[in-house]
Amino acid sequence: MARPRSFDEKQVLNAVRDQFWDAGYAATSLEDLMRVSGLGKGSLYAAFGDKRQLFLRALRSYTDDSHGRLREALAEAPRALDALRMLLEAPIDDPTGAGTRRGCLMANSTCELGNADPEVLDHAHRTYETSTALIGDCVARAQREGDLPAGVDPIALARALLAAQQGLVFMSRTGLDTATLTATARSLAARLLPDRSGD
Amino acid sequence: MARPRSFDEKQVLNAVRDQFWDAGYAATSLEDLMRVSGLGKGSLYAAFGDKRQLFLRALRSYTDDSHGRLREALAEAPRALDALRMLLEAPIDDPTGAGTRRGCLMANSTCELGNADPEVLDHAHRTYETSTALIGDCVARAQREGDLPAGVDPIALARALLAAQQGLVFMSRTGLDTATLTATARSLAARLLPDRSGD
DNA sequence: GAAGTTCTTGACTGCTCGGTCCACCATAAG
DNA sequence: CTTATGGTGGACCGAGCAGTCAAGAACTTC
Repeated sequence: MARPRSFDEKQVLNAVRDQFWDAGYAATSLEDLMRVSGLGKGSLYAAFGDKRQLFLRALRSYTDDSHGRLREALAEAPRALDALRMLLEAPIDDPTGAGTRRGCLMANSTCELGNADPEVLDHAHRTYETSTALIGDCVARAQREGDLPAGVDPIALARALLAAQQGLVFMSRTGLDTATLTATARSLAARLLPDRSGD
Repeated sequence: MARPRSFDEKQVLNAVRDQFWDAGYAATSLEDLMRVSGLGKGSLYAAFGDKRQLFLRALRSYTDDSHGRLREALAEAPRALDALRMLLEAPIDDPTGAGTRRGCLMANSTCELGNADPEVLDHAHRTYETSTALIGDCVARAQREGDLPAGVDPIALARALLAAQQGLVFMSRTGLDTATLTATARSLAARLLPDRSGD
């Protein structure tokens, strides 16, 4: 009965997400968003509301995707302990470092807006709680598989792993070379996931 | 022969630093800077140049102070291992969490401007190299004191500790409660600084 | 093909921003 | 007291910003 949208919502959200990711919230202008999305101002406003709402949509889309990929990676790993190791080492894998050089969008957004925007802070809090739960499940599985000592609290270890991972991704942002970064990731993995009793 | 300055440069830098710390670079307007410093526009420009230069001055002042305090803390500790533990646990000590809730100015700035401003990125890189060296010295001292196994590379361990600390401070920004945060810090400290052979 | 509805485009509007400039003022030297 | 010097504060400017709006285009339905 009416003209259909000429763009794909998810595609626009991805483009917008990349722009915010590269430049941050404040440093991204509506002109940037129009350029990367290929849409006019009016279309953006009609479809997503104002800049902040568009940002929040892109951010939620990002965290949903991230958790989806995390869930997948943890589930598909033949052995849970390997998945936990990957958690620390995988972000660094890219030899150019381009992947982690821009960090994690959720972390960047928390840094830039956490003090000013309660909604962003709240989203960050819930996102990391979910991540902790996912990792905690994987720790528990590794314990059942005999790869981690049973005495450890899965959630506590998950929090330590998550903090270590965030620290690593951040160090990558400072321009640390990938070789050093990889070594640090391995070193942290070895210390946080010590005994592989089975094998 | 002329009118002397009516303000203390260090005091202004501290006020400006706090403002950038709370709000970030982009979200801080010159009006904010005038308000917190008590100076007029002309005075700020005459004394420090434009907004970006003022920011860089405040940032350098911050990292200098931080390294000074770190150096002091590491040197004054009766035992080097205690200083390393403090490195992870001290940032969380404040029961209100207000201290770490705003994170580390250097880390925030790297997140916000690292992609866009090479000078900030370069400063971040050198700052963290210095931190690594300071912590590495302390690790070596702990080894000499017999509190850490001699086989470990001090710089490698220093990097792992620094990454863990940055991760903890970041987790604090997401609104994680201090009790959980403290537990995570202790857990990381226990795993990264394992054996206290002496004592 | 006609009608109705939604999408699209880009000109337009205040507004706030960083930065400049100049008139004024406080001070120190002679 | 006079004069020269440099600090001070606010008026001012152009640019760039987020957000609005109305006219026209595209599509579906009847």
